[in-house]
Amino acid sequence: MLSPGEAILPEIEAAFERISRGTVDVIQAQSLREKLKKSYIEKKPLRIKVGIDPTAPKLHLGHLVLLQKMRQFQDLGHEILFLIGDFTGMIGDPTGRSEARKPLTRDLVRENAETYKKQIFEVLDKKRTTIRFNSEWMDVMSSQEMVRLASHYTVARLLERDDFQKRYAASQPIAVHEFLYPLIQGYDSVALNADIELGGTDQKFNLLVGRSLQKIYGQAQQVVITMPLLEGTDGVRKMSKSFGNDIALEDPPFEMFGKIMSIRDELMYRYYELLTESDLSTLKALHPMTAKLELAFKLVARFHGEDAAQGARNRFDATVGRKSETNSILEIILEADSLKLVDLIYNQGWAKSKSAARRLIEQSAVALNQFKIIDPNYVVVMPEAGRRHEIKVGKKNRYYLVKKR
RNA sequence: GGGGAGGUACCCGAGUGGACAAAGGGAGCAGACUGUAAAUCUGCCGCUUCCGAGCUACGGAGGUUCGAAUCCUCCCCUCCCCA
Repeated sequence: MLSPGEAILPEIEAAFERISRGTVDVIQAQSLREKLKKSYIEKKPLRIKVGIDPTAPKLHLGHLVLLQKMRQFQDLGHEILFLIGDFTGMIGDPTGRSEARKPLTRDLVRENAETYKKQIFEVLDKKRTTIRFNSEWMDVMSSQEMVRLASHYTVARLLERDDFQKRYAASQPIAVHEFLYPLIQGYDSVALNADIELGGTDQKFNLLVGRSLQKIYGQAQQVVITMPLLEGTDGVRKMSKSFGNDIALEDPPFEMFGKIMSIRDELMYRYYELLTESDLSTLKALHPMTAKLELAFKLVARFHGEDAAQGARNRFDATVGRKSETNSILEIILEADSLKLVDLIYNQGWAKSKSAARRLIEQSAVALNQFKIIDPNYVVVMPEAGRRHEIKVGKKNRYYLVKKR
């Protein structure tokens, strides 16, 4: 006869497997199993801490990696503590490449928090999410306590942190307050009495500080789970708005669809692994293009609904695909009788300067009614009533031009 | 307090008086090709332009010079070493 513990083992193992998908570190794996088991037996949800800094309120697919994992925890019945680092945000996060970060005001932080809420609940379950701010406990911490906190860690250990190490070796500045950052973030785990902390691999050090501090403050140590940093559309650097390689959750359908279609094939499987729960081996059997179209559809549908995803798909085919379905091309209505092609391209925002527009023309990127125009001085004469021009500029812009009546 | 090294375009990074709107790489854009806006190859990649040219730009402000990213002065910022 099985003991109660053994009977639930397969379920625990299934949960463990699901949580492990895509992770880089699970420290300690055994401890995670035990926490899952204990939670199951006692019917007490685990407290999952996820810290986020309040500077970049526009979430993108890189953030979705974490959100997705949080959602999995919630589906398994656990509670997410969504910690907005408003106090630490006012210090400025040292992990960022540029140390110079403008301090955020309280109002701005609250405002950003609202923006977050709107976006995260597209993925997270409201009932199992608690939003917290670390100013709750940091604002009231005395200097004495702060110093005591600092005494629990040594400079040598702080210098173990990868980016501190690199910067130190490369003779780059490290400000003293940056050393405080990991300590405070670690202390957040103590304040929240977290069972598990989830973060990107760049946060690993900070998350481990949390573990150490919990031990010092006499708490059970949290399990640290790190997720990879998702590469952006360039496939090279991590996804970040400042690199311009991001796909925002709030990107309009067509844009999101197109951006996903532009990623490298290998990267697509990574997106699948980290952003969906689809089975990877069946995907690899598909034609890459089919798989990518499915991914794009899936993600757009998730944030905009299936209809919007279908619309984006149609427009993608019309713009890029060969078998163009002309009915999904948008019309642009203009008042002028004629205008310079360069001005048209610039005014419509297809090129960010007239020089760029001119270059596009010279590089034969522009076609009017299927004919390439390579004369940069070309003047477009608008069509008469009931007719329209088809204009294509580069790969991404294809429209009909109609004269306003 | 003293000595030394630096700050170059979206990023990294060459350039030390003219051929520099500034090598090279990455990112971005376009064309060809294709299996998609993948991959690969090629081209473009500050702004304006009546296509002659003009304007803006190598941390900031001045100066030397026919001519400065390059030389000088002051200032700001960073790093290292010594005290």
